[in-house]
Amino acid sequence: MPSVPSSHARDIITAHGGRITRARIAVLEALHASARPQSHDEIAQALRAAGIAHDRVTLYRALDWLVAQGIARRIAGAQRAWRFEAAHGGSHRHAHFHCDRCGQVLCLEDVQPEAGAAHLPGYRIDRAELVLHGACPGCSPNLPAHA
Amino acid sequence: MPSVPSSHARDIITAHGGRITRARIAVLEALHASARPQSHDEIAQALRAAGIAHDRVTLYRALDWLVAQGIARRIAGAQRAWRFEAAHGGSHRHAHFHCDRCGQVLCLEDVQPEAGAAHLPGYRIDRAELVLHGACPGCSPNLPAHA
DNA sequence: CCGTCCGTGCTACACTGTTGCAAAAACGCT
DNA sequence: AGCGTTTTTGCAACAGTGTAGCACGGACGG
Repeated sequence: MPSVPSSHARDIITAHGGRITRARIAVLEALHASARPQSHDEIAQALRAAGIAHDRVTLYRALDWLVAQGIARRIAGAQRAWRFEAAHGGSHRHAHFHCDRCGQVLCLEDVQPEAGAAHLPGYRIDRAELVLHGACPGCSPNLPAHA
Repeated sequence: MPSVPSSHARDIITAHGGRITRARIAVLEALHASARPQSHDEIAQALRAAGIAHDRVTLYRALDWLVAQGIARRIAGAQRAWRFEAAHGGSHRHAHFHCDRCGQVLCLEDVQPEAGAAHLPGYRIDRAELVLHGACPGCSPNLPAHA
């Protein structure tokens, strides 16, 4: 039961002057339905589970389009794979948490990276990306000393 | 003129109980000779330029070993490729700057990521990674509006 | 309904990194 | 120095992620 009905997804796509396609609707719903940033592969699995089978490349391109439109955001994830999240409010920047064990990524809505600390002459700083690494509750209990 | 002679590289390797091999010495010198974190490919080019040709895999393994020993540090870079830097002092954490245009990475020695801001019950936070994105002086002047 | 254009799907490719195994190098010992 | 043991190396093959080119199909507008 996604909090965003598919009609809303259509509205968003239309508002950006894009064509309404199954791929974009499905991807956008998948992003909205999840609180955590999703990897490309996770989205593909979600689509398969929903009975919507799309090509890998189509998924990449749908995501690219969503990011280009500012509808979704692309953040660096573990395993040198991108992760994608819906850009709810707009330019609400927040930090992320990476579990080094299960690879899960979590949004830390209340933590904002500080970009003002650095003063680099000649450099232009557009944004700051803060990633906290550690272990999530599911992985924390059964931790060896330092594996 | 590297500030670290090869004899020093040998000392470091020996101190960690490793065998002295051309690959390790060359990689360690390449890391020490550069102020910025180097990608695997850049190190390979440096070795080729120095007349030392090694297999790609050998380079990966030498870097893995250096990281495992704490001699080098592995940081996330652009283009989903790792970058490596010499771990000078030990556990001196610092932020990094990524130029989104030329892909160059720079160490910001005087900027330290703040890990204490987040309070996550059940989560264990090991380290914080702060990456500033923007444009370096070489890319800054000729910037289009928002390309 | 029909033409146009964008999006899709397929194949093939590039790049980054890893695994297995035999040959070679480094080391310790005599 | 010579020898045997252990670690590294080099090679080939593979896995995962992402991209390029091109023909077909669906979406949109008349």
